[in-house]
Amino acid sequence: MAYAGLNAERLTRAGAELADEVGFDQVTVSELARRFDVKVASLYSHVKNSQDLRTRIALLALEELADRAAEALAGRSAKDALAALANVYRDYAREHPGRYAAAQLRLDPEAAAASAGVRHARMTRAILRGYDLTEPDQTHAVRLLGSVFHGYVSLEMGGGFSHSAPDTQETWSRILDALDALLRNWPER
Amino acid sequence: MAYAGLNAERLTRAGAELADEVGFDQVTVSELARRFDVKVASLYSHVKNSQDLRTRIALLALEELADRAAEALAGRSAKDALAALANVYRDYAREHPGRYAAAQLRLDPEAAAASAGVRHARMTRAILRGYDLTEPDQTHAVRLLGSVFHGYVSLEMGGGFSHSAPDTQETWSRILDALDALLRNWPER
DNA sequence: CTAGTTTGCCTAAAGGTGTTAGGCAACTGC
DNA sequence: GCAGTTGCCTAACACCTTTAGGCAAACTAG
Repeated sequence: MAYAGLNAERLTRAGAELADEVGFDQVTVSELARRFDVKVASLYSHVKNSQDLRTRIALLALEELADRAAEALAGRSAKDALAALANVYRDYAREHPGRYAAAQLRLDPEAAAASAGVRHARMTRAILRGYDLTEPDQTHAVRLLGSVFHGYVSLEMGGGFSHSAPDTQETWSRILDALDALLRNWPER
Repeated sequence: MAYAGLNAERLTRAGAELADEVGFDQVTVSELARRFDVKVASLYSHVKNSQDLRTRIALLALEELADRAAEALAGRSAKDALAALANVYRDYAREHPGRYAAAQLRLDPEAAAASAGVRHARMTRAILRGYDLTEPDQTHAVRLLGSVFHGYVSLEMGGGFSHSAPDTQETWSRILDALDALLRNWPER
């Protein structure tokens, strides 16, 4: 068979698309090979193994997400920034469910430290500059925001809110209001 | 081989233990057969297929979790109840990570409606009786609590908070304080 | 108590995924 | 043009899933 022009980056991108189509845990080296019209073993020159492929997809998703977040945060502060960041996560998860799932992959510490995960943490912290929080409350608040964003998005995507009445969009916006109010009025110990 | 005394319930329980040991997505019919010292095909008389087994484990986890929650909520209200329910989720996830992951499995609508998931929703709503919220804010608040609990627990288990300074226990308790404050002072539209 | 039925686990087999080892042909640099 | 490298291939093995059909133990009825 002729040269298919495989390389780690193309495989990762195709893997990300595959994840969005069939779900991250259905991403398989075999299916990827099929899409490139290439034998399975050929992929192993470019990617260490299945786990390596998944990790690359996860890192890609984290990067994309961080890029979107950085752009959304530019020029905004306080509640404006809070809503912008929150919407980046939610919209990304809706547009790219497989990639979003990938971004949740547990990375080993070194990989995590080198990933865009640290940018995410920094950006969340940056939002809090618009509120009057000092350490360690700032860290507590960062963790709260991360929990709410991730928790809400993952429950909404999982259909957890689908059978009940009020619009999820309405809930989302009320939750952002509530978080804003909470951060402006953070309870002291 | 002699009778091993297999049935769906024993398989489900063993599957749940296996999940806690090796992770929910590593739960395999083959490994389960090995543990019962039985051939793989034998399991298929008791369980429809691998997906069916996973679903049963998920339902078991949801039940266990709901039972714990019900017990924890008895006789408590307001912040006391809030913290009790939150701790049930967190503790369960720590004691039974595989089961907790299983509880997150996406169920088809009929299965979900018949599951203990509805008890969870009711209990979360019950907590809000201790606060002064009317519909639709009550539903928004239910969703917020679900998001925070699930989001925090899943980030903490995934190691998302492990490389930073303040104790996660401290953060957890401050987040519960913050949620209590927020519910007591829910922002009107 | 025995004959028929059911139950419970088995063997066999086929298909899919993951992974490694080794081969051959096309491209690259000198 | 030749040597080395690159890029994809075939072959083979291990493991998981699932279905089909068999056999013997255990139950049930008369």
